[in-house]
Amino acid sequence: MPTRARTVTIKHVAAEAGVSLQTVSRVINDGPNVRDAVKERVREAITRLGYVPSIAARRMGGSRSYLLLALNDRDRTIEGWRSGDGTDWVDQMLLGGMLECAEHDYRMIFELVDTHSAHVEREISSALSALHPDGVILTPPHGDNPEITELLTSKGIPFARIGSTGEGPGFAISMDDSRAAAAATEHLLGLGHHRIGFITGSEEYALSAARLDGYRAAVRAGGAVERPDLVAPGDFTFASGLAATRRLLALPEPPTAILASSDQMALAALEVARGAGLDVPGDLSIVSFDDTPIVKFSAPSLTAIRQPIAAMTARAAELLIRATTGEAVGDEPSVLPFDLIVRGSTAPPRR
Amino acid sequence: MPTRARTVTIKHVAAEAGVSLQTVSRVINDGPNVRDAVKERVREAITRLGYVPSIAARRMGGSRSYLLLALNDRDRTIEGWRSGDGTDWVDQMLLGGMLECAEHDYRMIFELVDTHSAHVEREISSALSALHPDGVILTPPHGDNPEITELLTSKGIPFARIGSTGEGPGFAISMDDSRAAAAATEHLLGLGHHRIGFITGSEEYALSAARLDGYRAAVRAGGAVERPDLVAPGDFTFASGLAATRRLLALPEPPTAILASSDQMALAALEVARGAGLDVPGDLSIVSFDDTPIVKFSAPSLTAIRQPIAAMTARAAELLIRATTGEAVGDEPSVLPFDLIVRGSTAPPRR
DNA sequence: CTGTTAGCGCCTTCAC
DNA sequence: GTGAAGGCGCTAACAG
Repeated sequence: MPTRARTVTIKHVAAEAGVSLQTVSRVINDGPNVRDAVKERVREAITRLGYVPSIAARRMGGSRSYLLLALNDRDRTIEGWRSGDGTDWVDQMLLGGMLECAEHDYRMIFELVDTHSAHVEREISSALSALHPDGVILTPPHGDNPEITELLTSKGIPFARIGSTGEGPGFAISMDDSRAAAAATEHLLGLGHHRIGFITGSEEYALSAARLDGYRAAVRAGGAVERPDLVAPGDFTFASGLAATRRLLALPEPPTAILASSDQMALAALEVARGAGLDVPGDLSIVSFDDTPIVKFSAPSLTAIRQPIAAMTARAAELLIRATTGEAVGDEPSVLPFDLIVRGSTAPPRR
Repeated sequence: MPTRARTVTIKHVAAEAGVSLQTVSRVINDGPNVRDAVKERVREAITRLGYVPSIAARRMGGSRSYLLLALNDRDRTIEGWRSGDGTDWVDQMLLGGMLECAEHDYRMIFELVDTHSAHVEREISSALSALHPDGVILTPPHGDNPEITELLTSKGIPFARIGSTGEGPGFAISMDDSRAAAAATEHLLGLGHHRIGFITGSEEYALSAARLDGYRAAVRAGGAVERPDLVAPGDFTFASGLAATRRLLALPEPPTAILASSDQMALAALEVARGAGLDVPGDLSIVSFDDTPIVKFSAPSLTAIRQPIAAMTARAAELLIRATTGEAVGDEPSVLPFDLIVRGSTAPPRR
């Protein structure tokens, strides 16, 4: 009968290195007060035995949990997955978050929470009680939900708000949505457009207002037409994009370019334009506010603002881990750079 | 000064319900030997206090960890995320796996592992030691890597192999790749094609062989042309798809239809065809073997086999959880249904 | 610098 | 049916 493959614990390492259990603990936690020689001996024992501390036991010991919890909006996320519309928000989050966590020997656990639900608080409390994460990453619109931020604050759990710029507690991490919208608008102005339509995002997202502001500022600065009816309300969805675009194109003097606050709405604009017999970009230029995979594959492919989702999530993870480690971390908002990717959907207006 | 928001533990619940700590444990674990009245009382206390057991403490107590570990291929996954080519494998996995886990009060932790690396074993051992998951979900090609399956087996950790059909240990969960390839081929035969090209997947994946078999069987059964040069090697990548397609189209008697083992290769086939001045589907029909978002947005959109990734992952999670619970679970391979989605890239051949 | 002593929150085993 | 010990692997606090 083969030897039972028992788990290697700190005790085994201690015995192997001929030191106390506590010394081993000090070594793996980079604690002070261990002679280099001993440290070395312990390290060798660790390698030899292939010892890896149990995350659960570590937590129990009263230290960190080495876990970060990332919270996304349930409905929107599941809807995105179900529809298979190619949004890669989650992938980019994982890319940035997981890799950063891995660097620090942390794990990121991804979870879905319904912002609107009456029991947001209960849902999140449960997750916190069960997991005891060292930090929480909030993505839009959670970062702007006071129920959530207050809960976290009261529990004393560090958190980061992605896509959220408000002052408040927690690390605010965003790209400059206002500047991005302005940059997109300037791109259109530079091409010679004067009537530029704008489709807003859901009001629930703070960044929607920021984008609108940026658009307005650029329009004004560029001396283009400022008219309220050039701004049509949307909520990021394809359907809302259809409605908004129809509305814009039905104006007596319709815009020659449209800036949409999401990829789905931009795609919708493209569809409406096509249905109306308009050539894109000849008759109508379109700019998308997400550079998700699909906008590269539409015909024409869309000029788009690219959000640094991976970078924002990585930053969030980094800040949270540093905060937990006790490192001094400034709480100035992090504003990460965006990209304007010019593709085939924008060109000078015909008239 | 506000009351310090201490964590609610099983002790508090016990006190609140006026029972022993142990009785509470019995209730939350559906243990036997608790009077309904008491059980009720405890449940109420739990609700009132908002108690949720700590996953870490549970593990330490010697029971389950309520964690499932999902292992993906590192390079391929990161490459997919970086390129933003719209593959939604990971999303579909999360959709199926996380939701199923949530049902059972489990968590799925997603991790990347390099199959080729010399230290696969070490990497995985570390993750296991740190997390102590109750089960592991292996995605291609990990499920076919004996180093990994043997390690898991020797450690006695239940695991599921997605996209893997081999006998071996662990739950085999797959779609019928062979049947799917046959179905796609039959679809083309039905349209009147006689020379059907096939681009294989990487040999490292067991399913690549299965697909080839299905194609061959259907070609033979359909009385179509069986020729070795109608089969071109690929490795799932766009680049390999370009090469394979050029090779097929350069044949003296080129195929009138191509079945590609991945979306990227199908897209590559489309590009080569276009570059060669061929009309798709007029001159060349193309079928993709992944129904990722982008193949819906190509022009024309691609007819494709849709893998039930979410369903497979959900099944994996379910089986693993049941196995841990001690429920009897058969170990017959699970074969889940696929779909053939007919779109604009397939039509009868012109000649 | 290093070892010893208490727990962390829960579950298992054994009494009652 | 229920409760009382004991310990899981680790770390914090305190000795030496």
